[in-house]
Amino acid sequence: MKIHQRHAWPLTVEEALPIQQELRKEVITSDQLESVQYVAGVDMGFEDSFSISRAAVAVLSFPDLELKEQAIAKRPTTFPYVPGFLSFREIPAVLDALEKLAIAPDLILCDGQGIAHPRRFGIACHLGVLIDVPTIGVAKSLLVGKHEELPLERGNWQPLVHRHETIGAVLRTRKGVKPVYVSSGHRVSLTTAIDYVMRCTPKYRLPETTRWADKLASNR
DNA sequence: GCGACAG
DNA sequence: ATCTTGTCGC
Repeated sequence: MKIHQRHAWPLTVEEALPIQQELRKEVITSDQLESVQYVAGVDMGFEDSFSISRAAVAVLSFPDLELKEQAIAKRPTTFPYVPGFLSFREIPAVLDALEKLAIAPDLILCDGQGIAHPRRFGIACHLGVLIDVPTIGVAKSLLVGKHEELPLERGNWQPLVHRHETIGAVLRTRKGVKPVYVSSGHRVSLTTAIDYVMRCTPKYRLPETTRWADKLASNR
């Protein structure tokens, strides 16, 4: 798929903050997505003690979730890991991988937060806004917010609240297993996001999309 | 001022 | 995120 460069990649948090503040205004948290035929998962891996970033993308058909295409891209890591600025570290390589795809996905599930972020602009939002594709954030751990305990049965969820605002959902994708943190990335509402995450997660804790991307990102 | 802190 | 197999428990 064709990717258009929106901004140069900053090297420091001081340079990244104003970019984040500008782009966050473009995030859409209501449903603006077409019928989904292809869902993609994105994940990262690193080499040489983090000096090389490796992004992997897996495109699956929806709703049958069969692998249709995959792509990998490597590039030097140029931004440090700073909580709240993950996208500036990971997205450059992700865009390289997406550019290699012949199939343009209708929806992307990201490994990390969407608006469940201190400034409401997690990696799923940043990626979605940059390429104008619907995205959902599916994180394995909490960045900000708090929530009530939730029942152990699969499918249960509780709102994730931060500063009196619902920013996402804590979702049980497997009975008795640690939940995942779901939030809108771009052009997807929270309830729709929860629905897609459930439909992409029929068997394990994480969506099939991210599990495939995970496998590609590590299998060198 | 003191912790907490996606991957 | 990365270094890493088998093992314990439902």
